[in-house]
Amino acid sequence: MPELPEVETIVRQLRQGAPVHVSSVIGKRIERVTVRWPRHVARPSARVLQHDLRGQTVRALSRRGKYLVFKLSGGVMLIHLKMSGDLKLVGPNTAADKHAHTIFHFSDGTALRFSDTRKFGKVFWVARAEEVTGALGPEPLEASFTAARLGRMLAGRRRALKPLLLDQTFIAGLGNIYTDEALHLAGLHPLRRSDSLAPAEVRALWRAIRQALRLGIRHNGASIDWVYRGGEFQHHFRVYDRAGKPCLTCGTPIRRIVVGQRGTHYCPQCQPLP
DNA sequence: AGCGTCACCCGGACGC
DNA sequence: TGCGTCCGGGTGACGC
Repeated sequence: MPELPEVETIVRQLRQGAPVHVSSVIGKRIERVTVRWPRHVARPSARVLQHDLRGQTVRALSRRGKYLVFKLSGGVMLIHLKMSGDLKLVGPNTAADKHAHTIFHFSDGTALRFSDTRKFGKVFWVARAEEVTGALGPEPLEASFTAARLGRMLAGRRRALKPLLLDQTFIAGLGNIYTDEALHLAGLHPLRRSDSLAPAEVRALWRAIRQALRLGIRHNGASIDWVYRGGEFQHHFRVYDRAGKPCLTCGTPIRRIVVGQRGTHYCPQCQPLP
């Protein structure tokens, strides 16, 4: 399930041309687009996307929350990988991938494959990125996301921390893994109410969110389930997917509860509920 | 308006 | 082998 660090890793690899990729995606010209599963295109439609993207050049690639933002010569294409999506830049003679539902063929013979086992992912083709990302909350790794700002944001809401941090309009990019990891780093219970945090706890949470995300990026994201991207962060989980195993800080067995229909992992000793 | 809950979209994994 | 169930990101519907 690609979250901010996984999406950031993919963006960097596609942009820079990492070892696994032949070259950077920047500057490539789209010759045609294959859409094997039309519902992959959220808007405007698979047909229009295929028509409009023909001949366009990739000018830039960035990330906003969990969205990849491709700036093309005549508009913006955004991709959300949701749970099982992956993007791979492949050479001309690469073996077929039965889950590659949308494929961007470039004029140099390479192709960008949007592989998506569960078909939850989405492609957007719009004039301005904000049409898709407009409602997203702040980028947690940007300088403008300060502890003071987080404090004001938390104080203005009356919600349990876990569902609030997962809310993309509150902060962009956190998913289940990094939310659980951040709350453990901060020593805060997932059910703590957002407006109940002391200033020191706000600072701890702010630091923990950024630390968890940066750690994930440093390890090239986490490789779990069916999607493998070469990331190693799964070996550094403190609580996520570790129910029953000892807390790395105190040895207490990690507990798993369900909060807002999401599996939630925490240490009852390090993250007490007052 | 804010919040919680639920259904939905999917298919792989897992338990029986 | 073949069921049924679980899981999850984001959205939208609904009720409080």
